Amino acid sequence: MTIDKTFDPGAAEPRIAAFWDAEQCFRAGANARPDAPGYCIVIPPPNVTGSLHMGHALNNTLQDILARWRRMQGDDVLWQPGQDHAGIATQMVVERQLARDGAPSRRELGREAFVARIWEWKEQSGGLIIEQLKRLGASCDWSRNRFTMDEGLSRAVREVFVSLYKQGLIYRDKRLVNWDPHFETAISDLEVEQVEVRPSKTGGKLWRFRYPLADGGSYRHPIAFDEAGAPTEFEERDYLVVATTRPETMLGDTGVAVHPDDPRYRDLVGREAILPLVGRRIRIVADDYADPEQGTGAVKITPAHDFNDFQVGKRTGLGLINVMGPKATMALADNEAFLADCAPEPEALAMDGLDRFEARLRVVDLLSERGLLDGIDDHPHQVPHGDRSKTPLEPYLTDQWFVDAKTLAGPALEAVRGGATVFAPKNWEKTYYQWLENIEPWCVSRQLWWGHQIPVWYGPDGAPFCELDEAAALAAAEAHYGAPTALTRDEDVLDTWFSSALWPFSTLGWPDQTPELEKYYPTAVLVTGFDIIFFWVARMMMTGLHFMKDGAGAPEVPFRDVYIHALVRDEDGQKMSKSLGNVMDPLDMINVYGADALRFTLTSMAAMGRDIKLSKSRVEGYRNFGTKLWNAARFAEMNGCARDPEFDPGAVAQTVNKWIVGETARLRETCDAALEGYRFNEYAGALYAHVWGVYCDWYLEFAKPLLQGGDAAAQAETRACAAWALDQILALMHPVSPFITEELWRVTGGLEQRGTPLVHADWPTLDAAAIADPVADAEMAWVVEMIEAIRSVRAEMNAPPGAKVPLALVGATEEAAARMERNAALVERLARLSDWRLAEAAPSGAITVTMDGADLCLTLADVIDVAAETTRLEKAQAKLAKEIVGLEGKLRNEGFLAKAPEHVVAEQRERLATAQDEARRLEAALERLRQLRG
RNA sequence: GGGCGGUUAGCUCAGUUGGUAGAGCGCUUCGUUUACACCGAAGAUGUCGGGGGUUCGAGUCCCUCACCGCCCACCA
Repeated sequence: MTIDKTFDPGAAEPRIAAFWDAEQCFRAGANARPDAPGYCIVIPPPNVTGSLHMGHALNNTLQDILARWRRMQGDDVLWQPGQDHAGIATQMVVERQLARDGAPSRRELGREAFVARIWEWKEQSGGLIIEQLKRLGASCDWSRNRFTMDEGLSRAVREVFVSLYKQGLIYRDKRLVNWDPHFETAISDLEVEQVEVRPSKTGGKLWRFRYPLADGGSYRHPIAFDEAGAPTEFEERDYLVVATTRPETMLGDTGVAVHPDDPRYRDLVGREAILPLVGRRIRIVADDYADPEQGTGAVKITPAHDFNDFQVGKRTGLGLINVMGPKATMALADNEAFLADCAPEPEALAMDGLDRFEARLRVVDLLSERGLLDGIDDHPHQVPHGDRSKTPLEPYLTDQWFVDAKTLAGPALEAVRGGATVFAPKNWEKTYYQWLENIEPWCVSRQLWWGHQIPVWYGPDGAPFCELDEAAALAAAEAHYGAPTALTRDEDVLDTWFSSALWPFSTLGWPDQTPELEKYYPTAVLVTGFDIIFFWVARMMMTGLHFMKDGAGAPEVPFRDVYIHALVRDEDGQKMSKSLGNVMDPLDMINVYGADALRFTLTSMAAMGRDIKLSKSRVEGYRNFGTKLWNAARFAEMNGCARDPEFDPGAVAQTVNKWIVGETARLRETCDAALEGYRFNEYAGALYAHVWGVYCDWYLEFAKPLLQGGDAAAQAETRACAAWALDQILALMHPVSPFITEELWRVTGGLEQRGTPLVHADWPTLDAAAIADPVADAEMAWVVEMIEAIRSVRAEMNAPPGAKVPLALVGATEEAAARMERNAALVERLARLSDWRLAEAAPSGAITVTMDGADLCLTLADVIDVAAETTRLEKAQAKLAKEIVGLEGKLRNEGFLAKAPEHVVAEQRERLATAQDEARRLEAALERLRQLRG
């Protein structure tokens, strides 16, 4: 006995992982057939700061299944691993670490030293996730691991930036951007998160202010209306009421807008109001943006601090006055724009340097003191927050770099519309279209230090020189200025997603024309969650199509398929997050149940639309499944079922063996079809049903008499067949459960004998149509049905489980008799029969179970319990009668007969005939009971 | 406001050309038959969210309503 009593994943899995690693089993091209097609998957690069979470576990399990499956099929598989430098996240981690250690802060260190510090951190801690992925079993080609900031990828980033710049697809512009005051950087639209703000002291309210009209003017404001909505009463006002959720921005107001058709304010358009506290004269303008239904219908316009106001200002010629600094504190004292043409009150000027939320309260207080606070209403509303900082964002006027996403989006849309890239499930294509069709310029500059510094240098007059390196920039400057000129480099770095967008080709060596690019681009499939379709998938499509060309020079997509999987949540459907404390650590699961169990669980749940609610009991169930397989292998070994290299599944003689060969072939087809269609749950489900429900529950049980019996030929065949069927299972299951299958492969065969580890074994290619035997299949289905019927009635009639009972087959057809004859040994064993015989009539005292081809008459006790047996038969009869009524109704229906496909009608007829026959025999059995009683 | 998804057994969810409702876990009863108690056998539980329609036939297609969720854009 070489198989241990139990499989200990905690010990075995790391050992096997180390074996694969040492043998370099995952190297690109390993196990590839000669001239094999390339099959490439690029990993969604986890953050270097990251550690494996459930989302990674799911994502990488699915990729690993595809990689292992294709590798076993002989494709030249490259699963390209790597990590992302994760600009903000990483900078945050190291800054926090500095603070914790009491070390000099980022600013104290200075840029160079700080970046050096991050690299140091990366070398020490950045490899964690790789080890965790290996623990999960990920079969990445680790020898090709890449990092978004390594030399080659940085070069690709510069190349892309410079060429997009030179094509006019990257440009610098001064405009309002989403500004994160915590990190003091611009962020892209995608990094904005809307957060509901409930009424509190500082927010979630609508404050109404009175802005006095300039030059002592006044107007008639309607205060009562008739049924038709026409004003009936007016009051004379020397002020205009505006409403705002952000009082502090009023300091930067440059106008008030009303709707051109709003009768209330028609007379005010073109006049001026005096901005309280500041004393600035501001124009009252007409603009469609003002919604008469919202607030008071008159809206204060702060072009420098609101995206809509910015547009209104542009349309109506109102100026911009920025009243805040990068930390979102008020910037008033030396603010020329703010101070121009007005005389702010000292209390207003005193707000200089105040945090925006303190300033908000202060403005309200001051206006209230001056009698200009018209009222306050609760007003819960959405406020944009930074997705990383969780801080309310400021629309902020700065110079930033933008990618002309609109232009790049065209080919990206076309590629999916035309089917060059296909989403699975298909419905995500709509999401993709919707976003790309409405895409805005992508703000790619970040005011951070950790990342790819923008390859732009400025001359003394601010002229930009965008080149691949400083030398080229200097040369360009010299040409431009006519003399050598000193340049200063743009301080900003690029959005992390800029380098991620190049991942499918930068990792393959681009901009060099490498053999890898030739072999593996376009990649086969991208596997990812729907949350980064915009962040990542769409952008890879844009850059891939722009920079990569096929042999004919046509744009080439980065991947042929995009498989979008669900998000993993906790048992209650909550998103797992550290702050909620509901994080289920995949490594904990792996340590307790094994990586295979976790992988199998995630795979079997991969179909779920958008969420996977993971629970421990599920993982435990699939761990048990692994144990089941393990024990089956032990059983096989105990019974001398050793692999026979000469075994030919097409040449078996025993019916059970013919049957399991067919079942195995069908399993193989189901697995392939499921994987081809990315129906991972179906793949896992098929394996589970086959291993447990077919191989263990029935085949091994059927095999027992043959394995122990006297027929040497049958015994030898069954031994070889059982071992063969197990090998097929190991191979088919390896992609999802690589560890236990590799281990069983080793202990049941020995690597020397098998010649290759399972990871490189050939994927089964059995053709069910050619090899399955319908006669054997029908016979074994009949045997199963009979055994189940007998077991069921034994339990129902409370026959002692251990007791062996005699069976009489009454009225058996020739076929039924022959089937029973052939399978008597295993039926007797599994149904616990003492003996069996064919009979003309039911033995007295026997109970009757009807089945296709015969009545099964069992003598369960010395004396039959007539009442109980009558009840049982009547119940069966009632059920059958109901079925017959339904079938007869259907077959009487002209429409059904005329329009239903022939095979369906035939099936119904046959079902009816069977039911009627069974009903007759049930009636006969009942009649016998009546005579017995009577 | 625009888009997408969900509503099936106590719980979590499968169910791909429309043709007699499934799995895991849980539950009930029984069980040391020489792989497995991380097991085996038997069993219970569903008006497939409501309503309407198409069809010989609808969990599956169409319309509609209700509730839940997500994404995008916004409401001073």
